[in-house]
Amino acid sequence: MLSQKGRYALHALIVLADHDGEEPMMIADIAEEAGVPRKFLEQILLELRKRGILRSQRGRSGGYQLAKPPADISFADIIRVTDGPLALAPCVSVTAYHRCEDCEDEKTCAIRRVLLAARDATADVLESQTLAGAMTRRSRLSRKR
Amino acid sequence: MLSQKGRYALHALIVLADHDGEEPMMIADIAEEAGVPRKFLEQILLELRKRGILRSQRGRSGGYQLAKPPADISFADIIRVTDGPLALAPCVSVTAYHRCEDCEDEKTCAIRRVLLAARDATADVLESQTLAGAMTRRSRLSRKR
DNA sequence: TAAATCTCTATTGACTCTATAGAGATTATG
DNA sequence: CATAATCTCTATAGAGTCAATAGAGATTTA
Repeated sequence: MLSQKGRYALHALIVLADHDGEEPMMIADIAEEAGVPRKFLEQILLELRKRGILRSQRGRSGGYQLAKPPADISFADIIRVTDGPLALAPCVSVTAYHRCEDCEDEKTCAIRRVLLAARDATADVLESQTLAGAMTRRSRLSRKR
Repeated sequence: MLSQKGRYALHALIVLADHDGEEPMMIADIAEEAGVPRKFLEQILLELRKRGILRSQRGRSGGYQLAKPPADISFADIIRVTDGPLALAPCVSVTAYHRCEDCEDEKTCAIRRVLLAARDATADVLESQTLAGAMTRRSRLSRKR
């Protein structure tokens, strides 16, 4: 399961994708539109910025924007920031690989083979789905405002 | 990521699959072979039994056995016991479905569509991979003893 | 009856998750 | 240049979860 933080991040980024190309959007407004507690959202956006997904502008009339086109931000990118690796074990993680301490032989490990297949299947989906894709497929009626 | 409990469960069940058809195996021996702390393993096995994956025998010469043929126990079955639903959100879970409180329309939710595809991809892999499959593909050399 | 084994519940310490708070840094604007 | 608006950063708190251990209870076999 995704954490609450992960769900909030997805909602917030979809709001920001909706406003792509416009002026930077204030945290308070994003929080309002995405339905996320404001102070919690601050931390989430900060992290997303540090990981290169968002860009921010400080001071008056500041705010947040996507750092890249919506088509270049995948669900996998987002979830990795908020919830860590997609993989079910470190030994099959691409972004946070490390060997299991007690593993005798990765090549023949019965568990690893299955978890690797699971990771690949999950990553195939989440890396191919982007904010742009999410928006084009969304019905106008379901959008707020 | 799987919990430690989940990894322990997988190791223990592979040990039990190795001994399928034999006498019940004592917790202490499973713990030894699987490399799991004994008292922690007790709790894990108890849960797996309550969920119908294991069968136990009490008293002297008691122990644990698989409750079903190894080919009928999937990785998904095991992981659902130890780590909960495979899905990334309740609204796309088959085993623990519930609607998101703030969801306006599931049919058009941009996030849900993607998470549903991810769940299906993951479940396809984990439901098709069983203890039997894990064993036949394992090299003899990698087995303990 | 005794020994061996599983069963159940409680407890503990460390950690994580969610959320809030507030002081600090930066910027636009009058 | 002073002020207000905004993001930035770190700390904190409470609840919950995770990993592990402990020990008394129930059951079975011999």
